[in-house]
Formats: sequence, C-alpha cells, structure tokens
Amino acid sequence: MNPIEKLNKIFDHRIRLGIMSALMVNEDVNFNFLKQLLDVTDGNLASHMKPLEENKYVKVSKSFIGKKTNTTYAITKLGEKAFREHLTALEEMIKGL
Amino acid sequence: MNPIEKLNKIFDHRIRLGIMSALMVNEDVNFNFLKQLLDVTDGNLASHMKPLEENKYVKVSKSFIGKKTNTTYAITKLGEKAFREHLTALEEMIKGL
DNA sequence: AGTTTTAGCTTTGTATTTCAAAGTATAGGT
DNA sequence: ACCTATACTTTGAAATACAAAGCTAAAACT
Repeated sequence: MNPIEKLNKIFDHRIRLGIMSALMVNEDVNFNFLKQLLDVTDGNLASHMKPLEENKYVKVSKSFIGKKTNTTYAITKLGEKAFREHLTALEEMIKGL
Repeated sequence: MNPIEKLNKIFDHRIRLGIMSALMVNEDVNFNFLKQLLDVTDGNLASHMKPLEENKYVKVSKSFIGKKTNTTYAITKLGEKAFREHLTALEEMIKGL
C-alpha cells in the first residue's frame, strides 16, 4: 500500500498541524492563545478549526474565566489517534533517511 | 519564534512530501515510477514538480533507457537541507508528545 | 445610561491551489 | 501512415485559504 495514502489530508496544512500539535501537548487551549501562537486572524483560525471539529478531532467548550467568555479546544481520542497515525505515516514515509 | 514558521510551505502538500521523501531515499527517481508510487496523473505530477524545480530543491535529467526517453529527478543539496529543516521543525513542533 | 472593549465567530469576496482531462511534442515501433 | 509511450502544458472547474468587515453578547469603563 502506498504510504502517502496513510497521510491524513486534513493535516496537510501548517496551521492545522500547529493546532493539533498544540492540542497534543496542552490539555486545553483557548482561542486567543492559539490565535497568537499561530499568528493568524480570528476568522482564519475559526475556519481551520471547522474541519477539525466536523471530523470530531477536536471538541469545544465554552466557559467563563471570571466574567469573560472563554472558548477552549481539546483534542478528542479520535483526533489523537488520527494525528498519531499521520505522524507514523510521515515517519514511515521518510524511513531510511 | 513561532515553530510553525519554520515549516516550509512548499512541503505542506502530501504529494510534494511524497516526492521529497522518495528522492531522499532513492538516488534517482524517474517520472513514471513516481507517478505510480504517488498514484497521480502525469499532469498533476508535473505541476507539483514545478515549484520543487523552481526552488532548486530538485534537479531534472533527461536521458534514454535504450531508445526510450527517461526523465529522472534527484534531490539537490538545497532540497535536502530544506526538507531536513522541515522535518526538524515538524519534530520540534510535536516535541513533548 | 451610553459608549467602548473583548471574545469568538460568520460572512463576503478575492486570490491561490489543486486537480483531471485534454491537448501537444518528440521519437519509436509496425 | 498510424499507433504508442514519455513527459509535459494548457484549460477550466472546484476546492481552499485568507484578510477584512460585520456581528452578537457580555463586560467594563465613564
């Protein structure tokens, strides 16, 4: 089987890779933190989040910190699995370097 | 510095990742081999090759095998460097998993 | 009370990217 | 003369990405 087929199309983009790796490392990450980390506009971040949410790779929680609204994202088990598989596929693809 | 900025935009795509890793592992790779490996149309392969050639990540040689034309691609030193840096950036990005 | 700010989106419109399919050039075989 | 193979290029459509503007709701300042 073609190793490239194991790569997940959703993770083909730098920003989505950035989101996923931030979520792998941090339990919960909020909107503004990610926005600054990845240096994107809020609209851009929201639209990259969309396919991740739709595929249930990421779950959203809306809460308050003090009185401020706070949207946090967390990776799901499914998202973790998909991302690890993507990384494994990447590794396999370049094995032998 | 934002680790995402170290990712190379040119390597954001599965097919280009596939091309580069094939070229990292194999001294010379010809057009048809790559086409089958990556399961792409010839037009599609050619157009993904274009930015790699333009950036001097890949060099092209046209020769003959017997009487048949044969186009082979090889990675350049620059391409190798760029790809390794991309992989390093990827690793750094997900460090701590 | 009224204005401004902050958070988190959605909408809009443009630009860029990706892709398959068709077309092209060159050479070889039959 | 015709058909095949290699390696592209062109065309046109679809998908994606992006910034900027708009929007909603709640908070904070005046």
